[in-house]
Amino acid sequence: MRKISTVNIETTINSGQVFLWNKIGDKWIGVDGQDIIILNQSPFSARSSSNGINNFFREDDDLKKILSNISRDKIVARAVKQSPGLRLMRQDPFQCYISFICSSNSSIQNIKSMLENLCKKFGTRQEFKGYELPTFPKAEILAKASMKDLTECRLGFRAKYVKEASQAVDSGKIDFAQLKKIDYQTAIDSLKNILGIGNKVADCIALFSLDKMEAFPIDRWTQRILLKYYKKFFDNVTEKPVTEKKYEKLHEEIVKYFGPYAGYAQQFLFKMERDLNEKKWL
DNA sequence: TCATCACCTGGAGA
DNA sequence: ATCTCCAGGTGAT
Repeated sequence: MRKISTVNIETTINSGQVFLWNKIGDKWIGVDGQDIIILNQSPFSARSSSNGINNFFREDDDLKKILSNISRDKIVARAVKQSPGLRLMRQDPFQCYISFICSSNSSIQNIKSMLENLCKKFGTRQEFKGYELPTFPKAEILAKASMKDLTECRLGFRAKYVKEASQAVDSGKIDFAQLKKIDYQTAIDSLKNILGIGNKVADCIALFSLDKMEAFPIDRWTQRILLKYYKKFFDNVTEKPVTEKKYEKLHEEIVKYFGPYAGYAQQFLFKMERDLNEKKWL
């Protein structure tokens, strides 16, 4: 029986889940939907402008059980041991959805810049404990945004995706509350009907905002990890780009191997490999 | 079902 | 200076 470490804020923010966070002094200030959140490591505190910060770090998960469940080999065990304070975050679904639509074929700094631009142009300025910043735009606002305004946010070819995706939410075609209730595969299929959302982006949205812990986003880094440590375990992993069908087959193998909390395993593995390559996030 | 290719943009390296 | 390549993929042939 192992003692579970407390949340490590910096580790968690720098693990590839979120973009709109900045360290100011010894605090982390971030945007989550219509909330501004202030995080302090020591003494630990998490305050939200709307007092709606419930289980932002998934405190309701049985972490002890999950960590023991995913530690099926030395690789994951090492990854967990290396970043015991790493947590999955429960993000605002709409922000998460737009964030990862923007992430396609882009770089961290670029993605962050796009999202900041969206907040500045379409968000609502809010003040909280002496910090003032714009929150994330609401779906109805982005749904009505002009292509000119969206393009000015430097979204590039993603401008159209963001608009259509926002319209889908505004019209109710995409209903996050509903997606949270239904099973993983049905939620993924629904998300993939949206232009700009493929398997990887759908998995990110599902894992980081829809409580789908069997989601296991496979990006370039994950692919490298699988190739490096798990080549023998999975038939469908190659160095070639992951096509849609390959992705689905690979995901099946992955869930069979890592189990229902595969998403947690992905997060620890991802963090381990990023650190190994000295890649920073925010 | 699979292989190619283009794609906005910004930064890094040749 | 200019070019090429790449970055947490996806969509269209």
